Amino acid sequence: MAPAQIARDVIDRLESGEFAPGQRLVEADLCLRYGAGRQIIREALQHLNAQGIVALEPNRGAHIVHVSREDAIMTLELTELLFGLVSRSAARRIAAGADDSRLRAAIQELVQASQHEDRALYMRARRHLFAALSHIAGNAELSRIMDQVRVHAMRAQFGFADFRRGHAQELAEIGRTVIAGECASAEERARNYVRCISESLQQF
Amino acid sequence: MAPAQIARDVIDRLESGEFAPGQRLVEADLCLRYGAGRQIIREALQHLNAQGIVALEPNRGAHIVHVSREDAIMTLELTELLFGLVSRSAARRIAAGADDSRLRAAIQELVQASQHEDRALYMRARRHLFAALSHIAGNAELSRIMDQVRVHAMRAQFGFADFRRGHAQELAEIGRTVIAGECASAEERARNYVRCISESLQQF
DNA sequence: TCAACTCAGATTGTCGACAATTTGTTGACA
DNA sequence: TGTCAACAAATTGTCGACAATCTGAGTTGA
Repeated sequence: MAPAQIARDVIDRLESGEFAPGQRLVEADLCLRYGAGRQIIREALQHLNAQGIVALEPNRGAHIVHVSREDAIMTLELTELLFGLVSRSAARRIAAGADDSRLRAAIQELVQASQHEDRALYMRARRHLFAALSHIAGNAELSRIMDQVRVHAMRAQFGFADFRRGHAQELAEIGRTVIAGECASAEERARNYVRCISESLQQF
Repeated sequence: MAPAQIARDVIDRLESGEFAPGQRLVEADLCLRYGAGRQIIREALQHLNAQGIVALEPNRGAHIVHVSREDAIMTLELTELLFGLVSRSAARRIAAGADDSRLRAAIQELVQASQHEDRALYMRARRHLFAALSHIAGNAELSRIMDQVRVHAMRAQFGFADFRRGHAQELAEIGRTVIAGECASAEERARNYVRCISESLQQF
C-alpha cells in the first residue's frame, strides 16, 4: 500500500470516527495494520502532517490534532473564500472554452446520489464535484489547497451538516452556473452556500 | 541539518536563482551538498512536494515545478483573499484583547529594514510581519496555508515587485490598522495592497 | 511524604545495503 | 540506414539493524 493511500485511509477512518482527535499514531501499529514497512508509514505520516491533520513531535511521534470551535469557524471562512474563488475561476475558464464534461458528470453523479439516503455516496459525489471545479480552474496550487481545506472543513462537521440539510440541489445549481460561465454569479452562489451551512453549524 | 531546514534552504536558493524551474533534484547530490543521509533528503523533498514546489514522480525523482503566467495570476488572487482574511481575523482578535507585541516588533523591523536598500533584510522583515499576523489570527491551518501561498507568491515575483515599488510604508500602515482593531479597514487595505502589486506585475 | 535519581521498556531517528525501476548505449540484423 | 533487443549505468524504493531519545515505574535518601 502506497503512502498516499494510507494517508487517505487514515483520513477516512478519522471522518468515520474510528480515529479520534488526540489519538497517538504509533508507527509500529500502523505497520501491522497496513502491512507496510516503517519507511512507508513515515511518509504517510509526513503527508498527513503537511496537511495539518496530525502533529509530528520530534522523538515523540504523531498524534491527531484537535479542532477547536474557533478553528472550525475560521476554516469555514476560508472555505467560503476558496470555494468562491474556485467557482469563479472555473466559470471564467469555461466561458473561455474549457472542457466541462467532467463537471457535467460530477453534477449528474451528485443528483443521483442525493436521491438515495447514502451519506458515503453523497460525500464521494460531492468530492468529485469539488475536484472537477478545481481541475477546471486549472491551478495546481489552488487544487492542492482546496483539498487540504476540504478535509479540515469535513472535520468541522461541514459535510455532515450539508448532508442533513439536503443542499445537493443548490450544489448542483452552482455547478450549472459555472457551466453557464457566469463568473460573478457562480462566486456569489458558492460563497452563499458555504455561509448557509456555516450558520446552521454555529447554531449549536 | 534537519529536513525542514533543508527544504527552507532549497526555497531560498530557488528564490535567489541558484535553482531553476524544471531542474532535477537528485537525492545523492543533495546528500553531498547538505552532508545528510538520503532519509533526511527524502523527507525534505516530500516537504517541498507537499508545498507544491517540487514534483515527485515515482522512480523518476524530483524536479522543481514550473510556474506559468496563469499560475502566477491565480496565486496572486489567492494571496489577495488570504492576506485579507488574515488581516481581518488578526484585527478582530486584537480588538478582543489579543497580544499585539509581536506585530509591533515586526512593524518596527520592517520600517527599519526599508530604510536600508537591502533586499534580503526587507524580505525577512516582511516574512516576520506575515508570520505575526498569522500568529495573531490564531488558526494553525490558516497559518500553514498562508506560508505555502507566500512561497508561491514569491515565485511569481511578488516580493521582488514589492521591494522595487517601495511598499514598506503601506505594509506598515496595514499592520497599524490591524493593531487598531479595525477589521473591515484592515481587510480592505490588505487586499488593495496585494492588488496593486499584482497589477504592476501584470504590466509586463 | 516527597523530590530527585536510575534504569528498563517503548518509540522514534538514521544509516547502510540491496532490490526495483528507469534511461541511455551498444551492437546485431533485416 | 533504421529498428529492436540486451545490457550497463544511474537513480529511486524498501528493508533490517542499531543508535538516540523519551516515558514511566521503582528506588533511595532527606
